[in-house]
Amino acid sequence: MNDVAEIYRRLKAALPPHPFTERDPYRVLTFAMLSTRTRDEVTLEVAARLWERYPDIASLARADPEEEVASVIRGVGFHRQKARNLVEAARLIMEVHGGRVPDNVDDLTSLPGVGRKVANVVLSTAFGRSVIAVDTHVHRISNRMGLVSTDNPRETEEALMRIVPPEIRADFNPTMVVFGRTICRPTRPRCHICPVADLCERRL
DNA sequence: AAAACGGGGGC
DNA sequence: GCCCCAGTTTT
Repeated sequence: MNDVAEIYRRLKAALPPHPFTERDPYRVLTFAMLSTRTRDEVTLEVAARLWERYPDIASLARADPEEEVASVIRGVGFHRQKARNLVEAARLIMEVHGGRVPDNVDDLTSLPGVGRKVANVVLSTAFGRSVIAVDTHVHRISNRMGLVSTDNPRETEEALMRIVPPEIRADFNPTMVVFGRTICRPTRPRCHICPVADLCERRL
C-alpha cells in the first residue's frame, strides 16, 4: 500500500462523506457549474431550487437566462454569468449532443462555463471514470503533503494520475474537499487533529 | 501570466 | 472591513 492509498483510507475512516451524493449527469453538471468559487453549502441550496424549477436539460434549455434562471440561482457567485452559461450549455446539449450530457472531456469543455475541473467532476461522479478533478483543495493539499510539487494544476493532475490508484481517483476530489474544508485548511490548518499528520511533510 | 467575474460567509 | 471560496474566460 503506497502513501496515497493509506492517506485516502484514513481520511475516509475519520471524516464525514461529502454532502453531494447525486449521480445523475444533469445534476452533477449543473451542481459543478454552480459551485465555481462558491461554498458547497450555498451551492446545495441553490442547486435544489434549480432542479425543482428545471428538472432536466430540456426544461433548462427552454428557460430565459436573464429573467428566470439568474433569479433562481441567486446566492452563488457569478450568478448572472452562470445563468447564461447554464442555459447555453443546456441548449448545446439538446442541439449538438442529442439531449445527453457528453461523457468525454473535449465535448464537456466545449460547453460555456465548463473547464477541466468541472469536466473531470462530471466524468468521475456521473460516469464513473477514473479521473481526478483538481480544484484548489486537491492542488493545495497534494503540494502541502509532498505528494506533488508544482504550481500548475494540470501538472498536479498528471502527477496524481501516476501515484493515485485507479479505484481511488474518482473519489479523491470529494474526499480532499471535505478534508480541506475541515482540517487541512488554506490558512491555520488543524494539524493537531489531522489523521494523516505523520505522513505530512509540512505538519505544524 | 495576470486580470476579470461577484455574491456570501467567516473572522 | 477584509479575505477566501468544488474555476473559467479573456486579455
